Amino acid sequence: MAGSRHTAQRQAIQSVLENAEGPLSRAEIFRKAQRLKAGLGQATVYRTLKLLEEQGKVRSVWLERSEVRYESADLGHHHHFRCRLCHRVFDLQAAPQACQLPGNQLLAEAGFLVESHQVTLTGLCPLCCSGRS
Amino acid sequence: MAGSRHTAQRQAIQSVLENAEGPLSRAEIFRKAQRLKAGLGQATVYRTLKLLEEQGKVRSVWLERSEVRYESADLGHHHHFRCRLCHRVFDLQAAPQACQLPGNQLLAEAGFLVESHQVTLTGLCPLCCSGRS
DNA sequence: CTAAATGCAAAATCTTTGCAGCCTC
DNA sequence: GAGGCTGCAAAGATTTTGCATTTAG
Repeated sequence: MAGSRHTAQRQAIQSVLENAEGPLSRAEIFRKAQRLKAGLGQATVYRTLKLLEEQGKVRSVWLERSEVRYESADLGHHHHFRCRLCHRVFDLQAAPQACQLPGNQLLAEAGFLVESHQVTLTGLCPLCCSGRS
Repeated sequence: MAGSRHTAQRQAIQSVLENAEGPLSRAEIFRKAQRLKAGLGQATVYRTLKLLEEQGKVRSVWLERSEVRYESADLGHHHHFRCRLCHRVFDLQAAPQACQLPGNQLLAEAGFLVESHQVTLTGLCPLCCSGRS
């Protein structure tokens, strides 16, 4: 990783991710970051997200059909809840020791080395659950 | 669901999914289904997968950056393990009662209705784990 | 027969890349 | 200054769509 310069564009994108309520799509990141840095180009968003992901500063998660979302790696481990109706995505704070997923023991015996995991719940959020249309 | 005719193309695609070892990418489905039905077109695969998913006969899962994979819904609930090196995807059979994910109780109290969930483990499969480079 | 389903190819999207100028370090 | 970064626009991929034709029911 020869150089990694500090530019206004990267600053804007990182800032957007750090202040997000949940993982954001590329389009959302582009829109929000453009408000922080006028003239920001799409290509820069693609390039920067790829870079940040390689540097481990950003994680990508896959919550719905062909849509990648990104989140700051600073957030620590957590799971996601996605509302089937309004499509909003919520971060769920999980107690670290709560992540003893079933089967880990068996997997280890079978020779698998589990390094990380991703859990996504789907259903209805409080708003959609009560105020149903 | 007005009509849903039984055609050789759909039969081929469903057959491929039912006999899969793990979730398949669109390209894999296309390739395999073409062997069962010569002349099958890409567009038909797109249209059929979308239809089957809406009918609940097929599920889609998101295991890596911008790649959707599909699996037959007949397989029942299970989780996935994806190898970081060889990228193979394994189905993990989970005991139903083992899927009491932590936090469900809290979520219910907060007004969330959890309908389904997806768990993906990542790491090294037995082969990549032993024969490490 | 009738209308759903298909294949083809064009259209619409989405993502990556080449390049000249700009801006950190 | 030198080389990484950026925006732009062109090039590449990927996915969807229009339409004439085929085919299940």
